[in-house]
Amino acid sequence: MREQEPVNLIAVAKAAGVSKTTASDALRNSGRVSEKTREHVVAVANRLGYSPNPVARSLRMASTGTIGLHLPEVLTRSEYYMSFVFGVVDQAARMDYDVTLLTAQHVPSRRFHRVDGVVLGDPLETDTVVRGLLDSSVPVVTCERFTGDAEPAGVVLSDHAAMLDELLDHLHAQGARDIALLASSTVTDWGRTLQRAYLAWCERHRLRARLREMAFGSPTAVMQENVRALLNAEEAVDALVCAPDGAASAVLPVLRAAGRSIGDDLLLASCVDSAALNHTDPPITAIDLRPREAGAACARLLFDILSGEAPRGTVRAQPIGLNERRSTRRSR
Amino acid sequence: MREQEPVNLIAVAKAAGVSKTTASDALRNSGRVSEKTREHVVAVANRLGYSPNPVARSLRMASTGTIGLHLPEVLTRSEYYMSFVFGVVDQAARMDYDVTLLTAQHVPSRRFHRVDGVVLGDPLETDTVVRGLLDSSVPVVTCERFTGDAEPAGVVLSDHAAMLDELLDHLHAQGARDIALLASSTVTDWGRTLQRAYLAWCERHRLRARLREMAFGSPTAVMQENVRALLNAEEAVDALVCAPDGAASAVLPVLRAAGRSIGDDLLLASCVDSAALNHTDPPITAIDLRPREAGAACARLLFDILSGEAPRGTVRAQPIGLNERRSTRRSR
DNA sequence: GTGAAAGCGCTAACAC
DNA sequence: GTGTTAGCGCTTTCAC
Repeated sequence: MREQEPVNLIAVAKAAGVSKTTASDALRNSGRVSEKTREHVVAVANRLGYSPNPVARSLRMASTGTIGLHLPEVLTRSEYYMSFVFGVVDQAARMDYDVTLLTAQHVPSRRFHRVDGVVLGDPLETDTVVRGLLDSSVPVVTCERFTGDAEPAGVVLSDHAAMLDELLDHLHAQGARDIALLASSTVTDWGRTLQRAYLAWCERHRLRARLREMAFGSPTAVMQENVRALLNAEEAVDALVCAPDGAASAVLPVLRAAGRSIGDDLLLASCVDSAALNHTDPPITAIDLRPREAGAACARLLFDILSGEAPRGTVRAQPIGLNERRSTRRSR
Repeated sequence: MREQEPVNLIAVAKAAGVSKTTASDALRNSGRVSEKTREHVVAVANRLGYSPNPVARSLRMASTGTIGLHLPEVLTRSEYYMSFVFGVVDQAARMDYDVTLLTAQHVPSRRFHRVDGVVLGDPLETDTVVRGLLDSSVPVVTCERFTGDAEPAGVVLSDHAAMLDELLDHLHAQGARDIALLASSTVTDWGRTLQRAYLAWCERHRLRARLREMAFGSPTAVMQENVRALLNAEEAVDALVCAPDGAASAVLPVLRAAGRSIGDDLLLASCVDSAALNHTDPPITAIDLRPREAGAACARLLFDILSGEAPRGTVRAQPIGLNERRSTRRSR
């Protein structure tokens, strides 16, 4: 049985009767070779089933053509992150880049990745992978601020405080006077910002704050238990804002069981929109974080930093929206 | 201003007063160098801030340490695929592999990726990326069969026909006699299998089949319109099985508007489970596709093929389950 | 318009 | 126990 000869550039060059250089230039359309030889080389390459080795190319060009993406481990099934991922991937594809998912290293030896830069979605202060990446030499862009003491090369920010104010104002205008917040923990910049904005808003309006904090990525059972406890302790609550992704729809059964009528004697809103909130009964008002756009913005900023178009330390704003639905429209 | 000297292996070796080889062996703990020199080299490397170049290593070792993952473009925000992705990523991390997301090439030139193998989730016959990958030389593992005429190196399969039978039997046992299927298109093996199993089941039970097919990844508005039309045309329908991910919860408002009471005069079930189905009113019965396990199984099979432990052409079964909820439990 | 040679940073075979 | 050498497959000077 014959040894399988690898089809690399040399094999193509040899078979086409040209040099490595010419073969390379022909296959890459460098505009250096004559049209005739180019066609010939391409034909030979096809016949041999040649495919270029991207790793060798990467080594030579000192660029991997790949960026890394890291997300919090705990929240792997939210629609928000899925959209965010595809926002990054889509933008990267436009720049002819691949995207590699970076997770916790189960194998401690593997600390270096084949990436030109990294996007961090909601970097947790407590995440060791985040720390390692920020301490490494590759440029890092974060979506939301890193609450620790490292400086990423770029940051994409949304004004969550302003948007929460808008939501609270809306609830207030609908007559709500006892607005509770089912909060996300302060390990993310987002969770922290929401808590602060809520407390500040309550103080400005001289309304009592009713805040219950939950760990990032808490299971639905925990969310439900928190709301149950909240309703027991605070009977006067007439509006509930849920920060964690998925919490608003998860607590619906609890609210119903407590005899509350959504949009009627209890207004309900979510800080993270998702398709499901459109189809609950009633549909639930939510802040639209536009994750796909946010992901794309992060990738764009990273490429701008890699190409030198944007300086290190650049911070860019990313708009978000509010989707008002029936859950906060008082029916009477 | 001084040129920034790159800190590569040579720099470390020079600074430590040893050869490239010794430096390499010391840093990789090959057990070749004396403990004393190893410590010395490591110390020097740390001082210099050395980090190994994974691309060079990949080239030398003829392995990228990365596998590719491709999913249907149209369905980028489903919980199913998100879990699937993390199943793959998690398993890959255990093997010290990275995972790169492969999407449609916006840039046509980029056809070759830095991966040792590829996992294809629900390969669409019409997807050009799928075709390209299957025609390439890298080993491919698919989740569900590819309905075209290419042979992947490995396949992970679940018995969707048997599970749908179980679901239909369950509905039948609850008294349903006019069961409609909101079907997914036949571009995926999964969608095709469900349609066939449904039609066969209806025929076996001498019940009339009421099947409405929708394109893969149809927006919720289309799902809703289909169900509206279905209810108008077929008043006798007393059970509805929704194949597309997200359809069951999306059509809830339509069913309510039509005056149907779920679990009472209309049983409702989904072929794809998700967290949201637990929180609807009533909770909706669904087939649990165990996407995370499926993703992990695909990655495992790919690694077994790459390492030669599994032969090309291996097909592995992946169990799925049925989560019965109130939407199919007749209350009276 | 084309070719020869250098070298990206690393690991493995073969000395000594 | 350590050094020397030869590549992995490619792109890029530089020469003709």
